[in-house]
Amino acid sequence: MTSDERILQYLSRYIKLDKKEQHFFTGLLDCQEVKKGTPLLKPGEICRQQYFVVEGCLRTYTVDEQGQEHIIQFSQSDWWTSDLYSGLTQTPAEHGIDAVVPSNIIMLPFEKMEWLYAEVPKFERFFRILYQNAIVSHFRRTRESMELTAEERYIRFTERYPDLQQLVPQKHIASYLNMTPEFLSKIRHKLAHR
Amino acid sequence: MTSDERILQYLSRYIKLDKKEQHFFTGLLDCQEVKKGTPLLKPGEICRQQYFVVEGCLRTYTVDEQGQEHIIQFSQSDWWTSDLYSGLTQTPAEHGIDAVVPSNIIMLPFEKMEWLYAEVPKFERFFRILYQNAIVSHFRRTRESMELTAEERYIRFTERYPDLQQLVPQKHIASYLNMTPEFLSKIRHKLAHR
DNA sequence: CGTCTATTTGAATGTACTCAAAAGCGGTGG
DNA sequence: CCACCGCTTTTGAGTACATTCAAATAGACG
Repeated sequence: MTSDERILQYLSRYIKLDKKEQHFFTGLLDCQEVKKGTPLLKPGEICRQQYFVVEGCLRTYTVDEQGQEHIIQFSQSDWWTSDLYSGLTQTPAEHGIDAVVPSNIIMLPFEKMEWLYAEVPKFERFFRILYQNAIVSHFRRTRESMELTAEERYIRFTERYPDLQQLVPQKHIASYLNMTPEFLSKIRHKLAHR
Repeated sequence: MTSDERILQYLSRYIKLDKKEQHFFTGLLDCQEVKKGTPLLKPGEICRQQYFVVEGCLRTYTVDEQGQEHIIQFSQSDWWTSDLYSGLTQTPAEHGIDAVVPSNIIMLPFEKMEWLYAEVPKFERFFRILYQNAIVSHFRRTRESMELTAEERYIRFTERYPDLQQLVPQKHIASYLNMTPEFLSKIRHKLAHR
C-alpha cells in the first residue's frame, strides 16, 4: 500500500471523504522516507508542517539552557507530531523533531491548512477529534509525571509501549521519563533481580 | 452583561454566528453561580459536560493512590475545563473539578455535542482551535516541568499568572507546580531575602 | 577489528520530601 | 470585642530519591 493510501485509510476512521476530496487532500501532501537520525525540524527553525507517521518512529524534544535534550513525545504509526505553536504563529520552534528509526512519513504544510479547511470542512472535524485525543494523552502524561516515582513511570512505560522498549535507545526512554540514563539503568538492574 | 452574552462575545473571536445559531447554542447551555469550594465534578463520577469560566477560577486535579491531590490546571475567565476522556467515553472520571473562588460558570453537556456539531458545523472549527491552543499550553507545561527546578517553576508561575498568586492558597500553587507546600514556603523565604 | 557511542556500576552530592511542631490568619460565637 | 478553633504557612531536622561525575564494560557500525 502506498503512503497516500495508508493515510486515507487512517482518515476513514474519522471522516468519510469522496474521491474528489481524497484527491484534493493527497495533493497537499509530501511523502518522505527518512533514515534513522534524520532531523525533520531543528530547534530555532520555523515549523512548516505537521508530520504523520506511516511507518517508523519520530521523537519530539526540547533543548534546555544547559543544552540537555528532553523528549516530549514519541510518535509511532498513525500518529502525528509537529511544533504547533511555531507552525501556527510562524515563530522559531522550541522543539526539534527527528526519526529514531528509519521512517516513512507524510507532511502536511501549515500554509495549506486554511485552504484545506475551506475546501473540505470535514477536516475541521478531523483535527478537532485528533487534537481532542492529543489532549487526553497530554493530561495522562502530566498526571503520571506528577503522581509516580521514576520506577513506577518506567514500569508504566514498558506496559504501555512494549515495542518502543526494543526500538529506541535506553537513554531516549530515560529522557522521555524525565530521569538520567544512569538512574534508569539502576532501575532496570533492580527490576531484573526480582 | 449576562453569561450568555459573555460567552457569545468570547466565541466571536473565533467564529461568526448569526442570531439563529447563537440562539441554538445558548439553548444548550446551563449557567451556574458557585461558591468557593463547590465541587463540579468528583473523581469517579462520569463527567457530563465541559465547563466554561465566565468569572472566577476553577481547579482540575487528580487524586493519587496515597490520597494526595495534584492540580493539573487552573481555569480562569474565558477558559474551559473538563475531564475530556470521561466525557467522551462516559467512563468514571480520573479528575475532579471545583471552584477555588466564587465563580460564574457555563456548562455545555457532552451529550449535546454531536447535535451542536451537526446543526452548526462552525463549532467543529471552534473546538478545533480551542483544542489546538490547549495542546500548545500542555506542551509548554510538560516542557517546563522537565526543564526547570522547583524554584524556577515557581518564578515562571508568578510571572505568567501574577493574579493567581493572590487568588488561590499557596498549597494549591505548590500542588500545581508539583512540590510540597513546605518546600514552596522555603523557596519564597529564600526569594524574599534577596 | 577498531572506534564511537550507549550502558553499567559505584561513590559522593544535592534537591526536594517527610515528619513534627510552632506561628499566623480568618472566621465564629460567646 | 476578644477568645477560640480550624486551617494554612513557616521553620527545622533528618531522610530519600534521584543526580552528577568518573571509570569500566558492552554494543553497534563502518
